Amino acid sequence: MDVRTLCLGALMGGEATGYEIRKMFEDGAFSHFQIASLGSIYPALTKLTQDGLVTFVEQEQENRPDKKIYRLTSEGRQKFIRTLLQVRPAADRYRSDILFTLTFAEELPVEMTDALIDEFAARHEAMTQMIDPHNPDKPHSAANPGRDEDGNLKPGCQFVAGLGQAMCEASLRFIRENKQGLIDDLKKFKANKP
Amino acid sequence: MDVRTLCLGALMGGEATGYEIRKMFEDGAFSHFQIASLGSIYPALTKLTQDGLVTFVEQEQENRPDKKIYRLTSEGRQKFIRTLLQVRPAADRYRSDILFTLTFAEELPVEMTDALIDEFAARHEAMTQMIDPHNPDKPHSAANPGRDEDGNLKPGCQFVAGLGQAMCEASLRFIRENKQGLIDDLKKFKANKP
DNA sequence: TATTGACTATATCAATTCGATATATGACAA
DNA sequence: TTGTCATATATCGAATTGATATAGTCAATA
Repeated sequence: MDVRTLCLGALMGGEATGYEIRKMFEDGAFSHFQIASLGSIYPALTKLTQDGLVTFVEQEQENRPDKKIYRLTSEGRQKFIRTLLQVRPAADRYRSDILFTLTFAEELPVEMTDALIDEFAARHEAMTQMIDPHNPDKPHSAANPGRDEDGNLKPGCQFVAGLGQAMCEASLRFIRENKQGLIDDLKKFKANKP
Repeated sequence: MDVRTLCLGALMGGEATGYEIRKMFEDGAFSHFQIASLGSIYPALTKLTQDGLVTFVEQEQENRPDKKIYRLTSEGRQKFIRTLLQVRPAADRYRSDILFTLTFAEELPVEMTDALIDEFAARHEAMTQMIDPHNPDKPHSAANPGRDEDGNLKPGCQFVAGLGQAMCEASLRFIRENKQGLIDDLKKFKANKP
């Protein structure tokens, strides 16, 4: 799924700027299962505008650069839905430098392994907070769409959020239950092989 | 973490061809938390050879193209460990077209949502099989390193495999417990909004 | 029996995407 | 005062993907 399609999806929740779309993938609604950087979002929006799938209005701001507020056209909306129906979704891919590094724990100081696991846990802790739709910290902003007129989370979004939380919680639980065992094993390993 | 570093890591488990390295990321030991394609692996190995971090011997094969069997040099090994110690691991990133699509479940036929969830489950089911170090199906090949001389899985690898399995199992459990609820919600939603 | 697809194996390349940087301004903290 | 963070758009080199080419074996299937 290319960035153009992701941008169309981001605009399904209403109008947004390029900067806000990036936030959806960085901090917001889509952040735990999709990625897109500014360097790909801006060119994608330009292309989508040329193709008539989105339009924008320029809004002046006091002492700030102008905003371009993008909105789906009806063709854009149709195109997006058609893409979802037609395109075979690519395989999921998870990428973790921390887990890759931990694979070589025997070669590293035990303190580093300890710190890496703590960092992994901290990041996943933060992610559960971010995913949680009931989190009051989370501003009801353009970066968090997926709600209907009454402010209720749509069923699809709720399911995906729940799934994300379940996975985060499982990894945190696994760490609670297995971290110390690994550290002990590594210490034994290092004692045997100086 | 760039592909060159990933290739060095892949060769920490012993010698391998470019094709076998790809398998480690596609099917094998690293497949559930790192990605690298052939189009990046071959150039990376060429560069690493130029820099003296790996060497290779060419092996003729009957009725097949020659193999290039790569092996870490001692500089390569040192460089890899030093990189692990120095480089700040990038943030984890998970990318799932299926979950992105499910976010828009209201716009899709209920049967499609149903099928997407089943596909997600099937893929994660397959992944738990693949991760499982005790899986007897898994050939004890170059694509599955991470074992010591006695064939025991190294503690770091075991921890990472366990974590991967815990996450897969959690997502499968969530689907078992919540799929029907989502389908029912969607049917209600569609009945109200024709 | 022919052909289709899958597996082993290396290699290249266009298209896509990332990550860093530039520009501009305000706010807030050290 | 200096630094850094947030808003906002934009560009660009470098890295990476994904498709394709080449070439032979093997198994299944129509």
